[in-house]
Amino acid sequence: MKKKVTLKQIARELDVSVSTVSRALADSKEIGENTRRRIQAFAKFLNYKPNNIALSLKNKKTKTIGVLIPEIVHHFFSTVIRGIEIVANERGYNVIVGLSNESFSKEVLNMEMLANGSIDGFVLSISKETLLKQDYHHFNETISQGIPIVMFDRVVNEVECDKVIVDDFKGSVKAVKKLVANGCKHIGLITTMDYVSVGRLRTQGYLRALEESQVYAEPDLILKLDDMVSLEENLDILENEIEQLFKKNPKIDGVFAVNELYAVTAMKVAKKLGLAIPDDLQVIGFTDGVLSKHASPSLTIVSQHGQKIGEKAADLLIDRLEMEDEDNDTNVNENTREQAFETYVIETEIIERESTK
Amino acid sequence: MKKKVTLKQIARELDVSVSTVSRALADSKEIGENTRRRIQAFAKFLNYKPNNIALSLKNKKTKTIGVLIPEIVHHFFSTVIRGIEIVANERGYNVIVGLSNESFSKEVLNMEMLANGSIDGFVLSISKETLLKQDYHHFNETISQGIPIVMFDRVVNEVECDKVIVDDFKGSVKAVKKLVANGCKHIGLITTMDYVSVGRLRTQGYLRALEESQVYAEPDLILKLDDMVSLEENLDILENEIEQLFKKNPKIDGVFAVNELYAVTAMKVAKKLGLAIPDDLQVIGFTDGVLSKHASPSLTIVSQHGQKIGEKAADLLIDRLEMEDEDNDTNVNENTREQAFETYVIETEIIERESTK
DNA sequence: TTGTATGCGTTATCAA
DNA sequence: TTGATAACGCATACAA
Repeated sequence: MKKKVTLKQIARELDVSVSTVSRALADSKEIGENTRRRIQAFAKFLNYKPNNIALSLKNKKTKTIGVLIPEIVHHFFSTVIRGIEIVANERGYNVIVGLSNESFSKEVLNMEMLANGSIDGFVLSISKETLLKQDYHHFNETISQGIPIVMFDRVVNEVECDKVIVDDFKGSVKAVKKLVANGCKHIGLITTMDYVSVGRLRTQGYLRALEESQVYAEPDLILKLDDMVSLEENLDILENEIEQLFKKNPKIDGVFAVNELYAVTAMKVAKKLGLAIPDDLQVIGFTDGVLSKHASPSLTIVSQHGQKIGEKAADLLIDRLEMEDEDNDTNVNENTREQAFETYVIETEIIERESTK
Repeated sequence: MKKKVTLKQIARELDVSVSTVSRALADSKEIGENTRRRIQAFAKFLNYKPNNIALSLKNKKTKTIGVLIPEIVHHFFSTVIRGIEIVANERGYNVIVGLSNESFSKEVLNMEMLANGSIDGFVLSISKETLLKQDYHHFNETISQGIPIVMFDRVVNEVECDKVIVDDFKGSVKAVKKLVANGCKHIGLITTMDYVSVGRLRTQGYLRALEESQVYAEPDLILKLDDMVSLEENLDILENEIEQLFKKNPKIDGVFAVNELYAVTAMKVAKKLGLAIPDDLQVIGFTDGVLSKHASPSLTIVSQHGQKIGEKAADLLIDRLEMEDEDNDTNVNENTREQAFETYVIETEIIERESTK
């Protein structure tokens, strides 16, 4: 087993000092042409690579960003990670992933664990339990320790940091208006409880679109579902709820669903009830997932561009990290140094498939 | 901005030495009752947490495992990561994720990057390009540097390390025998090119099942697809290929597909051609994904239990890492110390849904 | 019971 | 042009 080679070993074998080796490898021209080349050649021969951990300790930066998400087996989140990874890699950073599993305590634990030197900054999306408790102290503490955070998708006003969101409101308005334009008169909404911000915003978009289209918003057409129904074992409950919605509202001719599962399930139930899609019922879902592409009929969606979200979030974080570096270099005044926080909105886009006319 | 507190600061403020603080916080009973409590109280008050990087440098271990996968926007791989994460977290490890994007050079780069001190060991699945080139030097170099690797799913004999695989062969045999038992006489196979080991093994399983069932294996019933067809923009090519398969073999009454996309697409094409599922055609796919649950009819599958794979892989890796520790402690003889490498097989399971009788 | 010195691998400062 | 030394934050062998 060849142990990892260090500067010290190279120095010993070449009978020079460690600092000489260090400088030679950094191509410092303080070092004589010959020694420099001799050292570089030998280092290359031994396949020397500097130890990241030692560098991190010395530089007080890890070149690693921590990503904290509620769930990884989820098309949207994995797409975001992919975006983060791409940008991080390009810019010389690694990505360390933590899962909160929608739990407040796991989120806190994970943050604390990573905040102790393992990462330079976070990109995260808040867990549902945290949103429900409205306890954001861990975020603010992390920030006040000098570790920047970029939040995406599930964000919150109580924390001051950069944010990347999709245009939930406008996207929903667009979707619902499209249904109206396509001739729908009685448009149902299948959404989540309000504490999930994206659910709330998408609901508001639905209402606004109806208002602006001067279509009366029938309260009966709104189905607010508890999160439980998304669990696989509760699929029949979900189907049942949606079936009730359809049966109570026989005139329903359009559905806007705030996520993929709701949308696809709605299509399934509709077909079971003998409704033809898109002739009797048109459906649009807010999602980016795989189900919509392969459903039959394939689902028209409001695409949230997860990868772009990830890319933008990573860029914002790294920009801030590297800005701090410059500040330290140039000794900028503490007070003028704060850069305003940005909330970046990723535009949604309607991708038309077969579930609309 | 409260800077992170270090032992040194605590020592200074309490007018003791750094080592005293270090020992007091480690609850060493060399330290007097009073000082110990005083230091612990103060540290708690300042919310002291040891710096991971410094610990890593000192202990020469990072408590971090590197996960290298070809693709993250993929149900199987994200499920595996979830399994790894759960076990890693339980056992006090972090997870750092690298994506090869099926590219050889990205795989090599990522490994080198992480191997320079950032991680204690790898859990990985080989990229397609690497499999095609059959160049495994980076794995063997990493191992010979003393960094253990656990491979999962896409593994290779040329590298000696722990492995976790699903029982591709047996699972396929089971699936095809089920089709035979259900009365299928002409069973098609939709598979990948042979260089992807799982595709090859599943193909072998198909052939074996037919042989053992004394059903003649008709070469025309086997459709080997290039990987390109899995790309979204090539969906129509995929459909077309499958349609040809069906048209050339009108007697086909069963299909075994080695992945979810092939299976779901086969059902779609079959329905288009007017075949009733499962009455005219029964379909089984090798997968764990979401499409199969929500397809209509829902797809009967051979489940590969991604999460279990991840859990087992992480356990194997951490076991080996911690075994090395013990060896170092007890100064075991270098030669006796090697522990045999294990190849752990995760049993597959058929989950019956609506696409079979 | 506590403190001093050393080292993990690196770079930067200061001397020579 | 090169080398010795200190420092990053921590743990520990050795002194006191």
